[in-house]
Parts: sequence; C-alpha cells; structure tokens
Amino acid sequence: MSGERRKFRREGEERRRDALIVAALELIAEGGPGGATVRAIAERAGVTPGLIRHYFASKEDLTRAAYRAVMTALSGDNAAVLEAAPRDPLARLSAFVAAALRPPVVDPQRMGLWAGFIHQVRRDPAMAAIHAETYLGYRDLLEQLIAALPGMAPDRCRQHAIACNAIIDGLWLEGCALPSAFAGGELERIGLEAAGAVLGVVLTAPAIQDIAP
Amino acid sequence: MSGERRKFRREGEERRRDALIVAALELIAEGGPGGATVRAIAERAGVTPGLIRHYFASKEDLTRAAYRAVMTALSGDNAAVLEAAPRDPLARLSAFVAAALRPPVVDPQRMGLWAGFIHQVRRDPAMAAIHAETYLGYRDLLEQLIAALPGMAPDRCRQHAIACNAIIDGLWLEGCALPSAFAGGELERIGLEAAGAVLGVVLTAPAIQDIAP
DNA sequence: GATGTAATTATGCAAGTGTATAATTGAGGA
DNA sequence: TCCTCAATTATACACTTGCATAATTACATC
Repeated sequence: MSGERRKFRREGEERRRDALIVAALELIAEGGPGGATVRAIAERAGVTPGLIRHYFASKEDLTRAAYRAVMTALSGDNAAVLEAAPRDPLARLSAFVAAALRPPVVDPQRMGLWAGFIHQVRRDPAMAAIHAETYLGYRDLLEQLIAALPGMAPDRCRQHAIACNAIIDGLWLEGCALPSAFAGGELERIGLEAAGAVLGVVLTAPAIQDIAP
Repeated sequence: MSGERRKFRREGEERRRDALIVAALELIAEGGPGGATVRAIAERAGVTPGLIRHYFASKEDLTRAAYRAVMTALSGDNAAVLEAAPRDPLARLSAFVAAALRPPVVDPQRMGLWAGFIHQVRRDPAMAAIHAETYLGYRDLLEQLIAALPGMAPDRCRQHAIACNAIIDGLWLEGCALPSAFAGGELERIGLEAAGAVLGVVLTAPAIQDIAP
C-alpha cells in the first residue's frame, strides 16, 4: 500500500550518458547554470538522481562532458557545410561564413549554453582545455580558408582570421540574442559583406544547390 | 563570554546600496551567478545578510540594480571618449571604436559579468527592459556616428551600424576572453581597419592628445 | 527456471539557500 | 543627557543542494 518501487529499464551506458548530457544542456539553456540541479537533470532524463553519480564521478564531471558536447556540435555544424561545398576558395569561405550566421548554428538556446559555461571555463582548467581544443581549432580552420584565397599574403592571414572571426562571433551573438531583429538572410549578407571588405574580396551568398546538393 | 554583538556604523542609504551592488558584481565576476549568494555579498560588503533585505526588496531586486549598474558603466566608459574627441566625424568614430577595444571597456571581469546576466535577462522582463534601454541605445549612438560621416547614404546606416557593432562586440569578446592573445593596440587596429573596410572609409587610431587632452 | 550481478531506485544527511522576524544599537535632536 | 527611531545585527525556518550508502530489481547467463 505504501510507495511502490519505481519500475525502470536498463539502458546501455552510452545512451544513458547521452540522455543525461542532453537533459543537463536543455536545463542550462532554459534556466542558466543554476537551473541544472542534479535532481532536475535526473527528472528530465527520466531517472532518479542517484544514477547520475553512477555514470559521472561528480556533477562537475557531467558538466564537463556537456560542455564538450556543446562545443563539438557547434563547430561541427558549421564545418559540416564544407563537405558539400565547391572547391573554389572564395565559395568555400562564403559557404562557411554564411553557415555560421544561420540556423542551426545561430540559435538562442546555444548562446544561452555558451554563456552559461563561461565562468566555469575560466575557473576550471579542465574546462579551459576543452575550450582551447574546440574554439581555437575553429579559428584555425577559418584561417586556413582565408589562406587558400588567391593572392592572399601569408603574413596577414592571422590578423584577417581574427577580424573575420570577430565579425562572425559578433553577428552570431546578435543573431542569437535578437533573432527577430533581422530579416531572413540579413545576417548572412551583412557578414559576407563585412568579411569581404576586410579581406578585400567579394563574398557572395552560396546558391541553394551549393548548400544542399 | 558568549558572542558579543557585532559593532557597526550607520551609513547613508546611497553608500550602502552602492557597496552592496559592488560586492554583488565582484562576486558574480569572480565566481559566476552562483557565487553571489546573499551571505557572500553581505560579507564582502562588510555587513550582515539581513541588511540586504533592508535596502532591496529581494535578491532579485539587487540583481536588477547590479545589472543596470554594469550596463550603464559599460556604455558610459565607451561614450565618455566622445566628450574629448574632435569634431571631425571620422575622428569621432575612430575614437569611439578604439575606446571600445581597450581597457577599461575591454576587461575580462566585465565579460564575466555580461555573461552571468544573460539568462536572467532572457527570463525576467524587468531585466530585458534594462537591456533594451542600454544596449540598443549603444547601437543607436554608433549609428549616429556613422550617419555623420561625409557622403554616407542614410538608408545604409542601419546595416552599417549592425555590422560595425558586431565587429566591436566580437573583438571585445575576444579581447576579454583572451587578453594575452593580442599585442598592445592590436585589437584597436584590427577593429578600425575592419570597420573602415565595411564603411568604405579610413579609420585611424586617434593620436594620444586626442584621447587625453 | 534458478542465479548472479550490475544498473537503478530509495533514503538520508550535512551544508547552504533566500527570507522573515525579533532583538539591539548607533546617532541626531530635544 | 536622555530619548527616539531607523539602521543594523542576530536568530530561526523551510527548502534545496550535491553526495553517500543501502536496498532492490531487471536482465544475461547458465
């Protein structure tokens, strides 16, 4: 008559870990770091709080895994466009910049996640290592795309990559923070024009078939 | 022999409120929103926790006041450079952009604060109102500086302001996040060059006497 | 079907959270 | 000097937090 013990199913370790990470990310995106309590994460993932400690040494450990998942997905979603992009360096850079400034890369939830992790990244060396591994890799990729442009002076690539990265970051932030403030494709156009001006080239929005062949 | 009651001094209301706000901001900058507990804020301000509720209706109320203080100071520190700037529109815009990309506007602690508030800004309408009041005002100021440039087409000012704002934001973020990654003045130079390229003008770093006459 | 074991739940705990309320005390005016 | 009142402290409370540990139960293997 008293509380019946809750029924459950055994899942593979990987699926449970993923489910817990996803739940944590959802909660952080919605309510900030403070909203992602152990109990809330467990409830969202459909398990009891104790299970978290079975798959992660501590909540901090789960947080690190979640941060890695976010940054990997963010860089990956942007870089994925290069796989289907043409060989022309101008077109490749254009496709990359444009992809960074539209969904799914531009996404209010993702900005919330990114901001939610900042403090921990600066305090926890393990988080800082994940940051360096993902973020600086992103900028290096951008620098490679710039270096491939015809007639690009090698000694200016670094500065150009920094400036273009800043344009992308800034527009990404504004697009995430105020999605309704920009007409469809406006953000991409501004980004392409600004980056093109910085680099002294003309970057044009890729045709549809170049994006999704 | 038991605990003697703690001695204290009476302060003016304004000074106590300021002290509490400053304490809260320091703690948020250091340890994120989670670090700014009522007890920690009180201790940092040299007071007991109960006093916070005497000056603020709730912790949320203190948080809002702190956010307003941050954003006001941020915009103010940047706009302050215009008071001593020359009349030439190009020089004024240059001075404004450069000021946004060096201390005290560029400051890791301030980025930490900014990030720490993001979630609350998106959840609490009162915080959102403070955001609109300060942040959009900043972009309007930038748009005015751009509109004053000779030969600037009025219908392009908005797009240019968005792009330049993004450049400033992005570089500001990178400068705050990785202060050691940029040589002295490098950020300002990149920002001036990028913004100049976007606007089709030449923005030059203001001479020293233009900054501090 | 019996059995072992690892995945999962249940329970409990010490510390910390924001807030309410009562008890003190500093400081200015009579 | 005394008195008053607001500024400040002290205490308490209900709730939440992360974590540890013990009790169960689903599932694979025999």
